[in-house]
Amino acid sequence: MLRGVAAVVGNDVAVFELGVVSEVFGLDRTADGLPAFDFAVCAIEPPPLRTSAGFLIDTPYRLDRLEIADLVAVPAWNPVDKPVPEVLCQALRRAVARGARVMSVCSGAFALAAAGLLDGRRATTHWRYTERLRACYPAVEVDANVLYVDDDPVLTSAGTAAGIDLCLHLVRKEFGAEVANALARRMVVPPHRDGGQAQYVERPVPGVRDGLAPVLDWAREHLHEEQTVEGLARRANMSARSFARHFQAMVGTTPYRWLLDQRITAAQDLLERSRLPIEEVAARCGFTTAAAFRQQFARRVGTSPHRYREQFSHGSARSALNDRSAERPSPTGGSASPNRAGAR
DNA sequence: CAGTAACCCCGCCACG
DNA sequence: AGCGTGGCGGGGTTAC
Repeated sequence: MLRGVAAVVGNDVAVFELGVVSEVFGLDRTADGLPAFDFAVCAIEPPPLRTSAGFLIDTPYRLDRLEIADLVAVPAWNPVDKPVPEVLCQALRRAVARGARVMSVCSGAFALAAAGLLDGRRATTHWRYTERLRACYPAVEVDANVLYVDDDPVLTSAGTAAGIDLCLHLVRKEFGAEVANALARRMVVPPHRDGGQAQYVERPVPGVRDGLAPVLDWAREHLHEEQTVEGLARRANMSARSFARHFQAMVGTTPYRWLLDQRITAAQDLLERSRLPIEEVAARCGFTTAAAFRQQFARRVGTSPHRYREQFSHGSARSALNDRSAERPSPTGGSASPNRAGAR
């Protein structure tokens, strides 16, 4: 259940990070068939609050509002060594204790860490702060190399734009791929970037990049066929070794992992949209056996294909999503600029 | 669920 | 030297 969403802000709130959360959960898109959220920006100090950009924001909500949230988001915590008030720590711990989720964007992980919520968990933050987080909180298993970490009920994401990926991941998890894709389309962002993708993507060589993108597009359109990394490399006129290298630099993940990710995403879509038997879904998405499909699906989505379909296929949000949703615009990686992740 | 074959990936290094 | 390439080995993962 994901309905009540509370964003925690103090003075010097980072506007973009707050904006990310507000964009996903704070706008009423029910007219488009998207879910409604009960969104509240909750001030730690008495409002109005200063923002990092110099203007003021006002809000009627304070920390007591966290009590009724299904998701508490800490968009950022600047500066990272700013003391975290005990009332906030307690509120965050109580949220988790009663079954709510807690998430952070960028430096917001420091607030979660101060509350002890990251102890013994995997977590990430902006790459500029990962060393610092490790040093300040040794009990936290910091992963510097991912866009976000889902250690339900505690989720953390890397710098700013990765917050979008985490929010979409949450929406996908709660409402299914179709809703998440529709939301991504509304926001004009790539529908799905896997959490394991690297924060840092080196700037690709223009010539090589031009050669790689069409191959990715081609691969996506031929997911139902058996694909090998070797075959894709040949299509790109490269050796497997060079292909893998360029792929890593451009997309931020390895060819095979990317391929699996594409297949799973396509399968989620088919599961929601069709009544095709699991075997058929598996085949159409390029899995040679249903067993392999189930295994990969469970690993990546955390549930079985059948249960996933039960949960999402008769959803409430289909009405507005029927026409253009069959062709999805520029999915993960491909020609869409992949190197936003770590950018400040 | 276990065993094996195939495949992937990454460091290393030689080559142009 | 400086840079991209690509072959190789073995450690790891996936497929069946």
